[in-house]
Amino acid sequence: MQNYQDMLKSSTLKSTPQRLAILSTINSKGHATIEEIYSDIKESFPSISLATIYKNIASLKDEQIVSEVCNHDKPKFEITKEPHAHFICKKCGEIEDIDFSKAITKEIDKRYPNSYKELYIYGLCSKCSKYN
Amino acid sequence: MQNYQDMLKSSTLKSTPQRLAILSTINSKGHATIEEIYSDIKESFPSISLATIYKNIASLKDEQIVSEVCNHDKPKFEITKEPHAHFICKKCGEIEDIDFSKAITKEIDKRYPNSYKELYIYGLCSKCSKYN
DNA sequence: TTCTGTGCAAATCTTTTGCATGGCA
DNA sequence: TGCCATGCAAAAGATTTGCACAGAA
Repeated sequence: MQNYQDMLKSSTLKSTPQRLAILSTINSKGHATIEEIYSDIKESFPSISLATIYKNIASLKDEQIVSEVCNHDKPKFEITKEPHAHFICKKCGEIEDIDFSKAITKEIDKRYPNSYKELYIYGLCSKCSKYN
Repeated sequence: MQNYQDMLKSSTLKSTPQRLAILSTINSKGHATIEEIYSDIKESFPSISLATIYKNIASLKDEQIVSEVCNHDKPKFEITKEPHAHFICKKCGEIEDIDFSKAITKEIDKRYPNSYKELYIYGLCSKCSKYN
């Protein structure tokens, strides 16, 4: 895996401290909302503007460097990786990446070739199910 | 299948002309955004307010009479039915209901019992793929 | 110098809330 | 009468836009 600087350079986007900060925040959280990214970066980078986050998330999505995860709530963003499924906790909203099983992937590809798939599984995460 | 009036009566919600109109609009479109529901109903019901649509969609969701379909864009709503997957056209945004295969359902239930699943498949719908 | 990216402020859109009114049990 | 639902208007929140400035190629 290349580093973020290289990923940006091989896209149409320039590498800037703000963009690197956005990517590293998303990476360290796994999945983050705009607001989370903003407040996280603001600590080490007080002058950053919310508009910069919005603009950059839009361009990073265009370049497919980050992807949006749809969770019926605030959209969250992740670094684009191999297609995978998401387990979303319906209590706390935490998102975990899980693997598509081969069976599922094959099944879908057979019926819908050339399609992009997203699978969401909603349940209680291990933390939340402890208190239930 | 019972009619909407009965569905409402067996919930905590009263049956009102506005609610019936919302349900029948969603039903006839299959999947509709707030804006689509609003402008559709406004024709036959000019005095209806957007706030009424928002409030009712929220309560109808609480009662699980309608469900939200996550499509990375404007949320769309459908009448709640058996769990099923969605095919979303990445060009025009149209949503089609498709069946979960038994294989997929079983596979997921084995690994994630008591979970609710959503499967989205993104591709080009038949209309859009004609012009591609 | 030129171009892209940034940050601020304003503008726009979307959604929610408060409140007075209306209608039904 | 007592509720709940509606519609309006205002408020709040989220996102986008315009513009001037800064920094890197």
